Amino acid sequence: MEKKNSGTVGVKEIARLANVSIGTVDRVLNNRVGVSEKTKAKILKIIKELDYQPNIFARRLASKKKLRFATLIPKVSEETTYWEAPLHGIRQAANEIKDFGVEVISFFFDQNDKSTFKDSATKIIAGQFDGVLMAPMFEDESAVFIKTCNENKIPLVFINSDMPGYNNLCYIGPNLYQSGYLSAHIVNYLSPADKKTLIVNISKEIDLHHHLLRKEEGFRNYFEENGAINQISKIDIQQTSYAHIQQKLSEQLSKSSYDVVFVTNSRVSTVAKYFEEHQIKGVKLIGYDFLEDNILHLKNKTIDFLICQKPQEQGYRGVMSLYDHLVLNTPIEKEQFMPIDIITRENYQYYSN
Amino acid sequence: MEKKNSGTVGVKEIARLANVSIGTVDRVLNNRVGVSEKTKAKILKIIKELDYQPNIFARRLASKKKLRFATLIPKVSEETTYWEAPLHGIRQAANEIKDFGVEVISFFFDQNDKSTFKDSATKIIAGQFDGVLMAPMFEDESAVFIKTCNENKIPLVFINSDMPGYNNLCYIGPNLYQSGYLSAHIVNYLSPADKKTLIVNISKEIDLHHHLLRKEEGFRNYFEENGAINQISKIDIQQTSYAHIQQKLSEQLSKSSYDVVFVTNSRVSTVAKYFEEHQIKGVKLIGYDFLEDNILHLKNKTIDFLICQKPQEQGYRGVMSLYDHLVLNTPIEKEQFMPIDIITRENYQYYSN
DNA sequence: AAACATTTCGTTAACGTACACGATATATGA
DNA sequence: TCATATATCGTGTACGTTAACGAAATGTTT
Repeated sequence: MEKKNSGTVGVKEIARLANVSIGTVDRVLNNRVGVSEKTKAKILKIIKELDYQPNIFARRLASKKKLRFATLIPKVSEETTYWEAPLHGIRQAANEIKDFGVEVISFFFDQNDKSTFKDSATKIIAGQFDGVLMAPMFEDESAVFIKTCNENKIPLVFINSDMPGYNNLCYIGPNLYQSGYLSAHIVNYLSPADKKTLIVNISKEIDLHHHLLRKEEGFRNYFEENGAINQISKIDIQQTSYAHIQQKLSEQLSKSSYDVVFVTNSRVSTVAKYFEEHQIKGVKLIGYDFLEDNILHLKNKTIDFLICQKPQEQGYRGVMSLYDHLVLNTPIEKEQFMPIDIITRENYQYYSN
Repeated sequence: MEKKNSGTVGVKEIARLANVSIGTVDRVLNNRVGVSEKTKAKILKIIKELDYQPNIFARRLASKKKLRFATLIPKVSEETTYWEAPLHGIRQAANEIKDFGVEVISFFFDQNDKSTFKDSATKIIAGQFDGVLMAPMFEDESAVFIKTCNENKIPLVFINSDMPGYNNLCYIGPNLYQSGYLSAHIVNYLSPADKKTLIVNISKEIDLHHHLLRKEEGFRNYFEENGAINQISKIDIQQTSYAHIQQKLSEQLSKSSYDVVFVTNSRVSTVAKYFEEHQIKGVKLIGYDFLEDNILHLKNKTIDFLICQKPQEQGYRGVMSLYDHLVLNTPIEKEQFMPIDIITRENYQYYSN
């Protein structure tokens, strides 16, 4: 009858209904100490009944609480600019939530130097952060770091590559197997019907190599499952210098000629460079990632397709997941697979990372 | 000396520096009447010097001002469920900004009945809204509506299809020409090298037909510009019933056989249905939009590729643009082209509209 | 110059929450 | 029993902005 709450219910209304002061209501809301179990239950009941939603504006205005997130990803190197995009996404998210009292600090490591990973990890532990986003590239080192975070009850999100079996808040990144599978499908559409395909893995660190194998697996399985006739060769290149890649490719291509070359990561631009310098034409080239170098060769028509998985959004959603979890208390999806985008020279200009 | 402002500057600090009260500062901030030009200039100068950013939380807490947006898009019909997605995006945005005091009300019209468009438009004008999002499908009727909005200084955003030459806040949607061009590129990759292609336009209203022609133009121009040999036929179907489409397709396919069929809109599922019922195999089929029916045929392997342009995001970004403009005062990009996404049976499960 | 209208400006109470502080009530110890 | 510690709770102020209200200054009309 006398329900005259003018649209919004607040602590005041709750306090009135529970015959307590707003201070007490505030205590149970922020589950602080100093309130008896009995009244706590009573207030909780009313809160649930009213479906009370705290006013985030009033909360932010009155609160001086601050959260601090750390991010740990590879630094952008001369070898690849891939990690610019996730960093950009991280910064974008950081900018959006800085008014809500959270500060994001970025740490980096060298993909070719595990010790730099450990150094940054140590700094993060010492820094007493409230949440961490990381790219778990080195298995052993990451495992140690994850364990420490778990002990300190620091929520962790993984981006770009997963580490199944560990206790993390969520994973945001590609489904590697499926992206290889898709690549195979595209290859399958390319003429001629009976193709000779070369898979090229270029990666120095053995830990990273691991991910490439998942893509290769998806790639091969497509042809098996679809009974398509196809001859697949493969070459592993464990030195990332152009000279070395050049030599390896020359060796391989002297043995046989191919209709399609599938490079399992963003290093595809190096292969494209080789093709151009050696005047190799008519070979379809497929690779990964929306990088400036790659796009250049896409325009050149040396590269035919690029697969991309929204690296920027990975960074963005990664810190947003921490925010949603820690501030908004919303449930987080454990595995967030990125779309598998196909980039050609007709649609790259509209692509958003 | 007594500068004790802890980090943030607010109206209080501005008022102190300008030797006025916070009330006066508030007046110039919200450019209300009742303040002399002289003091207004003085305050404005200080605001600029301090690079004052109002606290959005305090603002929202104290303000009871409300904004109202109207959206005007086709209703979802039995013919096509395409417009579910934009509506979903609109609702998502509405939900995100409702705490910021903006209410979004959706109006609809029937794509096959211009009078319903006029009815809804009239209601919107009568409703005194602060911003409008619309899909300007009917040229003449839209022009009238746009004119009225302009006179009332109501910002307008267009989604899904543009009306160049009119005064709108922004356009959010596909670049139709380019998406046709991309489709042609995909077709060009499909074996055999010398293909016979059929373009299928299915649309009742002549106004809508217009958009399909842009895609067709892009499609044709690809082959011209790239000097690829290709025989392109075309068929216009102006009745959307299955019986009629079936008849038209049968006529066309009896005259000649084709390697590739390109349907210029989401009606591609109807053609797929025809293919299945008539046991037509080996014809590559390309069409538009991530609709349940289409995906079904994609899985069936009847449809080979779908082009999609993030309809949900169009709705989302549409109302967000109004919000950014009206509330945050941020500059808005006039033309926001959506990415041109390629959907296959390998990546559809990860697609986000 | 009185009376009134208008412009310009200051004061103050909200908005809903956080949190320090102080006030009770209850439990514990001697 | 009294005193002291502890658990429980209420009060008040602050956060930065909005907007209603009214005061003061200025302008206008007789």
